[in-house]
Amino acid sequence: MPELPEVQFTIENITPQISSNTIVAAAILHSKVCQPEPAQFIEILENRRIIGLSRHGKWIIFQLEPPLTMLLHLRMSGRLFVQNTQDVLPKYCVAALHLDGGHTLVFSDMRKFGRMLLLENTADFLKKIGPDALSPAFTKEYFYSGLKGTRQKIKPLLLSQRLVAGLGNIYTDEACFAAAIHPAQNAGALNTAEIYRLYFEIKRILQAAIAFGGTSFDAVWAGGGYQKQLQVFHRQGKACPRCGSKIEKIKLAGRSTHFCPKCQKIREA
DNA sequence: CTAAAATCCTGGTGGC
DNA sequence: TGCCACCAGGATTTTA
Repeated sequence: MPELPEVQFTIENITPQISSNTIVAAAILHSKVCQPEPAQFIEILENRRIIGLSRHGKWIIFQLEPPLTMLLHLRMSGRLFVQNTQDVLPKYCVAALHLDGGHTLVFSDMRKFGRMLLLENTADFLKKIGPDALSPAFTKEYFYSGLKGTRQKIKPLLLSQRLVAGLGNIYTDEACFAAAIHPAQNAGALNTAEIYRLYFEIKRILQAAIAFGGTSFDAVWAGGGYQKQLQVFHRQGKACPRCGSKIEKIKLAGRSTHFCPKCQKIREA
């Protein structure tokens, strides 16, 4: 499941191949993948030039010319890559943007959760979620004030994208472990040292994962090598790298959650 | 207001 | 080996 590092890696991979190219035709193979509906979506995209790509959390932002923004979310199993226009589209292709110069941007998505949006006001849309975890807007003072006063558990809060955008199940577990905080800890009860520690570890882990090209697992994401760096995720029953205790796996807010029962303990306010 | 549960989707898996 | 129920998981929607 692509999270911020995998999305960043995707952007860095495809940008040189598609930037400043023009969309000459588009094909939608799964009608629910786009908004508005396919015919209108295709008509709006045709003859637009791609100026550049950026990111907000897990959203990929396509800057187009004449001025227009397209948002794309990979969700669970989405992948974006470039192939030659003459090549046959892959099995799970849900959308294809054919570019001048003989390249095609392929949106592949086995589970069909991914989405592409054309919105009147993308800035307003992105304001509904928190700042990107690696953007200058995500400061430790902001993080501190966002945690104080909440009654939510820290992991569901980090997953919600409401406070900060970009963390998913993998990196939330990894950041909580690195900061020695229990995922079910009441976020409002965290002290200043814990909050700053978690803030620092979130940024450090995301940046390290980007450097490794993201985390690969299943056949869904064949990106990078960060899975060798994972301390707790999918390591239930194995030894904690810090203390040797057995890593536990529990369900928290419907999500599988991995942690060390000795290093990460729940603390009352 | 918060929070949990259902929803979408399909390949992989565990049980029998 | 074959069948099938169930699981994973991000974000939105619905229900409590």
